[in-house]
Amino acid sequence: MSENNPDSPPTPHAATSPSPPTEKKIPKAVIKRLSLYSRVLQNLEIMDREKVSSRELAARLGLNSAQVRKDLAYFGQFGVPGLGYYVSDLRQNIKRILGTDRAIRLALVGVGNLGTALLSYAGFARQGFHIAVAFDCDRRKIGSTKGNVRIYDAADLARIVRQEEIDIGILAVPADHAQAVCESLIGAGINAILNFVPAHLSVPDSVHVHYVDLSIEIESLSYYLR
Amino acid sequence: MSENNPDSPPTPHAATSPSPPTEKKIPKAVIKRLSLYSRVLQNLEIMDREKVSSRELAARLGLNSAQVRKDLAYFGQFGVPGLGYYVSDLRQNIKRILGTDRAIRLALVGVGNLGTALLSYAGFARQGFHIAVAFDCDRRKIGSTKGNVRIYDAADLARIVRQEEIDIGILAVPADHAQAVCESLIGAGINAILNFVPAHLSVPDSVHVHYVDLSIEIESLSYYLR
DNA sequence: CAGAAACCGTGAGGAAATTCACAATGTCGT
DNA sequence: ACGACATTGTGAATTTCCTCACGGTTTCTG
Repeated sequence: MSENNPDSPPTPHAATSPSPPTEKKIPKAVIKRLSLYSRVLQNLEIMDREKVSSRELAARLGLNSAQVRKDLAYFGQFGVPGLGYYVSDLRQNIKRILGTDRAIRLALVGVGNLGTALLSYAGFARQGFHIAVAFDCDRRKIGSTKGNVRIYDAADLARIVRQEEIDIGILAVPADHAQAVCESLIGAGINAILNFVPAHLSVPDSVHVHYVDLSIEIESLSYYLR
Repeated sequence: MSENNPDSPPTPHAATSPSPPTEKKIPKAVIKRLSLYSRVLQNLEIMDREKVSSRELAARLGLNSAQVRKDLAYFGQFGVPGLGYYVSDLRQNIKRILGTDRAIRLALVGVGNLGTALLSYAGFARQGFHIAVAFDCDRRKIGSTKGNVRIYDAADLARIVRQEEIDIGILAVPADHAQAVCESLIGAGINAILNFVPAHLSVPDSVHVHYVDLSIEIESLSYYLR
């Protein structure tokens, strides 16, 4: 389980694996920023900029330049002292590191309001992501297409997800179905999930979940209204 | 500026305010979790649970129970040793702390795909948030309503935002308009913004921006596909 | 070609956040 | 009323993340 539960005794099987001695561990925050760098570099490429310094990169993202350099240094030496980074070269390297140098195949589960918006969200295509299939359990939607994406019966999820070689599942179902659908996805071999449902998901350690929770964002902003 | 830019010399005016000596500083992450607690408590209330322990609260969110206790302890003593927390009481306290014990008024700027979805997103209403007005600069949309929300000309933003006593602005415009619209909002007195645009916003320190960036989430998930 | 300038990579230090661990405090059954 | 038990609140330890500061390398300028 990914539950961080030191309150109860450690689960026997996972307890004795102190840490995969696979080199040095890379902070999650670094990975998120790699994505940011990638997009800034994309913009710079469009502007025909050949090179960029860690300082400028940092300024464009509101970060510290040392952090930019350190982040990149986790993965190799991409810069040229006295000059900076070559925009295209760095961007390609980052895409390779992130694994976005090939098309990522997404499956959307839950074609309600939010799901529908995601099907036609231009931002995905621009970054090379592609919602390959969608699922719902509403008879009226099954079989139709929205934004060029076919909607299948959620009952066939496992089969189709395997068949279509889906990489990442997007969860946009009602809250009381979230855990069950999540388990279906995992059962179908998915180990990366983007969850729009305002509910915590219990998943094995091997599965990565990113949460996007709109109400939380509003609610926590509300705190800062003086 | 909120820019964390120690590369260039500190800006004169803001430089000499070391830290508002307003008691102890509360980590941003704590505020986000308060929101999570609030929602779990809402669910527990619906289940007619009278009390709950930090341990259960933690388990329901995949957190450590000490963290739950410490988070709450920032704001007072809400628990009863040996017993736990009273669900309704704690929830009310958290809502008061977050400022969500009154209706929060939102303005949406940019009624495209994503914006439209937000207008009819059920999750907002459920948590007591209300999109009061929307803005766009497309002639065909101005004057119409979507999901019971009237769409105004973005040119009238400042006037209407003040008139409607908007608390928080939601940004869902094309990337190249984001900074300008953001400045309009700030000019209209807004100091909390939820930004769905994949672009960094430069704002004064007094303004809080939360970023929701869907492509980043996908891209960084992609890294973890082994 | 030499000196100045720009900039990267990184060890050391610091800050922030999380977790541990336990004393203090309350409940509950008998 | 008392002892066993559950659970909070919190200082201390730990972990994670960020920033500083500087040596070293390359480019640029005259």
